[in-house]
Amino acid sequence: MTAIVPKKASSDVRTLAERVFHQLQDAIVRGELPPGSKITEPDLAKTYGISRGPLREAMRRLESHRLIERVPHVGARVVKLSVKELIELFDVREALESMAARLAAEFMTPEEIVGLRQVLAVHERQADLSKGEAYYQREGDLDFHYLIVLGSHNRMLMALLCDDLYYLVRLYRTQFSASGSRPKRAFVEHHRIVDAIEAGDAELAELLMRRHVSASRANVVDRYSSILNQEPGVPS
Amino acid sequence: MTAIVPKKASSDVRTLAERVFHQLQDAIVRGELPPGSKITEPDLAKTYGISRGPLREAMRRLESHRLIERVPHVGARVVKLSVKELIELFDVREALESMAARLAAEFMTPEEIVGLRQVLAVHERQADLSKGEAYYQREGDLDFHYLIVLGSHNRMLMALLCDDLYYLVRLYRTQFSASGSRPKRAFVEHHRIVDAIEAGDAELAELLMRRHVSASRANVVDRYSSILNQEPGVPS
DNA sequence: TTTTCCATAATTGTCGACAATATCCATGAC
DNA sequence: GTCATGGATATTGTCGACAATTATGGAAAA
Repeated sequence: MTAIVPKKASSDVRTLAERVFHQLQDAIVRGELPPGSKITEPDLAKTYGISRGPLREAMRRLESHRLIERVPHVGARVVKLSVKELIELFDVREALESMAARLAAEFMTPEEIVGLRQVLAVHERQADLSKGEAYYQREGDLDFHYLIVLGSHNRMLMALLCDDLYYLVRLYRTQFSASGSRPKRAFVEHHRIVDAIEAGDAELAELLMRRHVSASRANVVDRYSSILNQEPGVPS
Repeated sequence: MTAIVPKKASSDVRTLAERVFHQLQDAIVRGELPPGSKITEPDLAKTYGISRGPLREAMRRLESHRLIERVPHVGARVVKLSVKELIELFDVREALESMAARLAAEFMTPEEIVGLRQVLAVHERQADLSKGEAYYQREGDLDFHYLIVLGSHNRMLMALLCDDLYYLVRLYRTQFSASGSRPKRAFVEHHRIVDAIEAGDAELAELLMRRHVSASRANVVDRYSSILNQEPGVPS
């Protein structure tokens, strides 16, 4: 785990339910719990050494974060992203992140912008060092987007993007084993976005971020368009 | 409750936790549980005649929908929107709803567009009949936005807007006792948006929706800007 | 052989009790 | 009079057991 952006340490969790929530969240995003696999409460409770009470609370949270899907009286399974849902995710990201970039251009402090530049530097250095080692690249990519969202100073945006959508993005990357693609273009785009933010040009920052996410989306689309018609909607 | 758009009937709930969740959701949005009031589990459990187990699950869901705020080992209280959070809410709405309008212009079916026109007609008739009776007006306003989100055919957008943000909007209207303002302008804007959607002009629909939400936001800002500096952020 | 039905088993939903933590109030020191 | 300290009280967190619902497997009928 690249720790450029401080992820919430698992030590400051005050309750069992919270701890097990983060553990399960990690396990799902890292692919240890395979997508589509069934989650049975007694099993997990034994695995983590807790009772079903806190476990159920953790599962409720996972459900509201869209990492598992539950059916009353039936059970829960790890979410399995379809290409259609993937496109939906990118559309929502495009809307929210372009807004974040706009607000970041307005409200980001000089110190925060310095932090952004540092992330970009690390990002680039890693790209030079380990060509093809796409994992860190991708994590670095998320760090970049993460910092911009923080720079928006909008807590609701932070919650939506950092707590929910970015975990889905990570999950997508493991499920589709999507190693970093189009890295060079992304580098350039990242720099341009920071330039706009530093110049306080909100409209430009918004536009560039929008294009940036849209390009990723297009990249995904023509990569998986062949398997777009795999699973139908829920039968009536 | 104006039932133009079918709200999920409270009958098809399969579990106690789910039913009590919807009951509490309603109670909070309608202002029966005052903002900032403490929620104690034993009290509520007695009130609704259930045990603390399902009640806690309902509260977890309320928390993830941002209707209550919980602190471990301390308790939960009904969310109390500050003006700052209100502005945040409008910024997020602007981002998501403009995207919804864009997608609606692309994917909305003719039948769905007919439904939109009908809502506008009802909307206008009510405005003629009961001038000043702003409540129905406002509900009609939400119905309008609701249908456009459905027309986006993006389930993630639907979940975010219809299940989360729109309840916060309702809550804001009761908390700030915000009766309908600038109704005439809103009418015109609504019609223009539907025109753009019907014409399949995605860019225009997006732009108009963006302006529409932004205008509401501006309206709110200069209405409550005087009390903007009321509560500080969380103390370290 | 295939289908239907029922009994069994497993899983989820709910409950009440106990343990851990925080809040509150009275008491005492400065 | 004000502030710190300690114990009593209340609330939250956790647990194990029971009830309700669903999935499973085999037996009987077509």
